[in-house]
Amino acid sequence: MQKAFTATPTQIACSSCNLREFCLPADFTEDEIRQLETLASLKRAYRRGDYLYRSGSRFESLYAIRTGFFKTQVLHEDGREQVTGFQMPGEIIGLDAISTDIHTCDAVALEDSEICELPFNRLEKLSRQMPTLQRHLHKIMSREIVRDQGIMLLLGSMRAEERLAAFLLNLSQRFAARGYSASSFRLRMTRQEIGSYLGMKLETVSRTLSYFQEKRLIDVNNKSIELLDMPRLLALLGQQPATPL
Amino acid sequence: MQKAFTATPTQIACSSCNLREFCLPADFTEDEIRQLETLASLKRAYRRGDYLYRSGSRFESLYAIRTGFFKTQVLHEDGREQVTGFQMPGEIIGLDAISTDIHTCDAVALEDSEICELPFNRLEKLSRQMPTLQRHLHKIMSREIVRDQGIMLLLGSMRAEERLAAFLLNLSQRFAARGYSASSFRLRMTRQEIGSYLGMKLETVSRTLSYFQEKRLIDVNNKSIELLDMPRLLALLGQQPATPL
DNA sequence: AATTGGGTTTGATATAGGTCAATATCCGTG
DNA sequence: CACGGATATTGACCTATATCAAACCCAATT
Repeated sequence: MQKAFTATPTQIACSSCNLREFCLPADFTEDEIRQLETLASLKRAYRRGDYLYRSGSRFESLYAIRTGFFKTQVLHEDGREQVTGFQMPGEIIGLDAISTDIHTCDAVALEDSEICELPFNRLEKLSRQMPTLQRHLHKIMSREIVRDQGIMLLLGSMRAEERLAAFLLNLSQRFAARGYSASSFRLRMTRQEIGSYLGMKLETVSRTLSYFQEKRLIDVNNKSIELLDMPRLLALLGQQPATPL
Repeated sequence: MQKAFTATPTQIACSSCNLREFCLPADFTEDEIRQLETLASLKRAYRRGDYLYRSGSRFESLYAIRTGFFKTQVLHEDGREQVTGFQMPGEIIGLDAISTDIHTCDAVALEDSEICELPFNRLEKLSRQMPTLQRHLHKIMSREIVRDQGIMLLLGSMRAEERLAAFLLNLSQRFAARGYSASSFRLRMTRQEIGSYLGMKLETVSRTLSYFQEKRLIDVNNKSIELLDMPRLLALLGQQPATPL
């Protein structure tokens, strides 16, 4: 269970959030970046376990993750919580809420993290004058749709082994996209959280990881993972289209 | 298996697509609607089994469904096909492709249908001058995200019975929103397609429907369904939040 | 260094749902 | 109207994963 309160994050006046480096494609001009950075006025620090936002709270902003790791989750009324995603640096979080103005899930820091707040109404306004931004916003949203549908496919038609292989390869790819090692990384989440995300029990996650290890596909030691044989991991999925999970 | 070709749809000059009635919230002015209808210049008719678009094809437009029923599906390389959604009149289809410019799934008519084509780049352009439209577009996309995440929750944590109950109630709700009966409707899809969507085998769908019938929760006769006891169906889900599937 | 508690691994057993197979029913077509 | 292929139902059996339980590991704290 997570802490029951949301800490007030440290707010830091943010002269430059360095958005280009983290979240923007190359086709923005310097001037456009500058305008965006004026808008993205807040940089905030969160501690492990802090809530970035909560289900039911009013939607105000999107958040660009600068450092750290988050998970999003929904709480079912019976108390079970289900993870709907993991977010890493360079990714945008908060898209769930635009249609309703109310967040539909919690976002929780899995480790100490820094984010950059992007007030959505200002983003909307700016994007009217800036087609590049408009396009980018649409892409981000559509990408989230594709990601979610990728998980639907995963959950709907794959077995535990395949799901976990897909998950590891997806993490690998996202780490690589951020300049980290593709083959060796630390899991920030528990077996429980992985299982919740992939629709299986933590024991099954653990067993399957052990099985992968035994088969020399990966080397796993608690939270640290090394992918030893990506081709065979990929083969496990039957060459699924590489959907971004 | 579906037909292997995409029929050329009948194109009809469309003076009024009657968008308000089908897809727009009340806060559009008459003038705004007029502008939108100019843009939505094409009305097209599709026959059962026709493809509206295909995975891999270039993304050009969103489509507002006027009449009929569609499914979206992805084909896995091994030939299996998995349904990712069902779309009914008044709903928008084609959102999967904005981020990539390439469709990520097929859209197939489950019965003879009419759609209204909305060229996306014109939509983007218009939405820069029309904040109402911009907002609406964002809402539509975000709603799709919420829908997909609803299915993730379904697939990740619910059993066959619960999934099917959720599915039936969701259809019911969407029919009701369109002015049709909430308690009595025709399924346009096969057991196979339902199963594919809900991540279970057609036999399980059939068995579960029979079980619901036996328990007097529904009356089912092939494709026609009557919901006899919505409260108990709802109870089956343990009062899940009513996510739009 | 010892203690403690959350996280993880591993084993034994139970079960939901998958698989295979046999009818049965529906619907379009000649 | 009869035929044939697609769709649906039902049954018997099997397997992947859930469940329950015990031990183990490790990191933080005293």
